[in-house]
Amino acid sequence: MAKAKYTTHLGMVDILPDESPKWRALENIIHEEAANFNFEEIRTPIMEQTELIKRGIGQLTDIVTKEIFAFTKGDSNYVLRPELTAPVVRAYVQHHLDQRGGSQKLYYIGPMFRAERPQKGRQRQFHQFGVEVIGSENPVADVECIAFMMRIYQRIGIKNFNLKLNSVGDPESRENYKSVLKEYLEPHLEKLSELSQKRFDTNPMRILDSKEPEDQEFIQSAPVISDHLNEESKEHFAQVCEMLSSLNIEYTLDPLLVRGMDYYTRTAFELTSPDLGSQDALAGGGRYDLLVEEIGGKPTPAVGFAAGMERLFIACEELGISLADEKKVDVFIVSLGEQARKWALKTLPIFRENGISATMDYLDRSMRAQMKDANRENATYALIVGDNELEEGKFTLRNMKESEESVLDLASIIEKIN
RNA sequence: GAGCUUGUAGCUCAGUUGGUUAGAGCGCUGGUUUGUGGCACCAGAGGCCGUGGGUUCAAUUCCCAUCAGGCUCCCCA
Repeated sequence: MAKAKYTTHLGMVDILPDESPKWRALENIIHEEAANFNFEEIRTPIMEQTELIKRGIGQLTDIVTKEIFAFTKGDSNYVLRPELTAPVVRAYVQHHLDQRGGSQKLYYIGPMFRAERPQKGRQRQFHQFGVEVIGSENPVADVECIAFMMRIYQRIGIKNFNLKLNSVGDPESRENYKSVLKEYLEPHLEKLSELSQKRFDTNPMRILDSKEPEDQEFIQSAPVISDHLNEESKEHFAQVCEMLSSLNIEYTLDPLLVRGMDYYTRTAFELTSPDLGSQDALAGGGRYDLLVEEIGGKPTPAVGFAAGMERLFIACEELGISLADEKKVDVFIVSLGEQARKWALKTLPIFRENGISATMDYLDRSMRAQMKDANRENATYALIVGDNELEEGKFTLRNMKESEESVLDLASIIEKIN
C-alpha cells in the first residue's frame, strides 16, 4: 500500500470499524439513561455564529481567545462549536422552548472543536455528551444533573474518581468576594505569575485555578468564596450538598474550583480521574443563571454539565473495561460455483427478513478462504452450498463453535437459527 | 505559544560501532486438505528505513534542516 497522500488534520482522528462498537455502546447507554431520567435529546448544528460563542463563553476565556476554529464566508462569521451550552441556550431562546412549559431537560451527544495542541486526552475534534436543565433554579436540578452524570460512570463501571464541588456564587456574592480577593492579592501582585497578574483585572477568581508554582502560597491562604456567599447562595449550595449526600453521592468541597467559562454561577463541579494522566477531567459543569439573558432570552436559571467521551474511553482502557460486544453474524453463506452464488445472493434477504443477520463472500474465493472468512467474521453458522445442495434443496449448516453439521432445507434452517 | 521526544512492512517493534540482496512477531494471500474455519506446517505478497540537503569511496545508521506524530506546560472534556 502506498503512503497515504491525504491524512486527517492534526488532532482529528478517525473512528475505525474496530473502535466504533464501543462508541455505539456508550451512546446507547447515554440514550437509555437519558430516557430513564426523562431528558430529551437536542441536536444543534456543528457551526454557530462566532458572536454567540464569544458572548456565551466569555471574550477573555482561553477557549475564545485561542482555541476556536473560526472563519468568515460572505457576511457571516462561522465557528466550529467548542462546547454546547451556549448553542443549546441559543436554541432554547430561538425556538421559545420555555413555551413548552416547565423546565427543559435536554441532553446531547456530539463532536466539539478546539484548536489546542493535542496530547493524551485532548484532541482538536473530540466528543462530549452532556445535559442542560433550563428554567429551574431549584437545587434538585443541580443534583439531578450530577446524578445523571454519575449514573453513566456507574453503569460503565468507572468508580475511581473524585467529584469536586464548589459554589462560585451569584453576581452579588461574586462581586463581594472579588473585591475581598483583590484586596487580599493586591499587596502581592508583583510576586504573582504573569498570567495571574493579567487575570487580576479580567477575572481574579481564575487566579485560584492557577497551577503556577509562584502563585501557590498566595492561593493556599486566600480567602475562600464560601465565606462570602450571601444567604441565598449559601442556602442553595447547602441544599445541593445535602441532597447529594441523601443520594449517597460522594463529593469533596474544593474552594479553589473555578471553571473556565465565564457563565458559571453558584454550583460548579468537576469529575476527575487518576486514570487519565495529565488531562484528568472526565466531566465538568455547573449552574449558569445569567447565560440565557446574556444571549437575549428572558432571565432564566439553568444548570448542566459536559463529559468527554474520549477521556471516558481512556479510563475504561486503564481499568480494563470493555464496552463493546464481540462482532458477530448469524449466518455466513459459503457458496461454491456460480449457481450457488446466485442462490446465496437471493437467500440473504430471506434470512434478513427473518431477523437473522447474514452475509456471503464477495470475492469468489475458495471454500477454504470462505470458511476462514466465516471464522474471522465470527459467524455462528456457516451455510455451505454447492451443486449437490442445490439439486437436493437441502443445505449443510455448520455450527462454527460446536463444529457440528446438519443437512436441512431452508425452512428448517431458519427455524433452527431462530 | 513553549519544552522534551519519536519517525524502519498493515500493526507492534528489532537492527546496522557507516559496508553486498533490511529483519522478527502478529496480520494479510495461497497451499498442505482441487467441498470445510479455529491449531500446526510450508510458501508468498508487502519497505525509496518520514522528506530534503550535507559529510563520506559508501548513509537506513553521523550532522543540519524540514514535515508529521506523541508526551508535557498553559488550559480544558
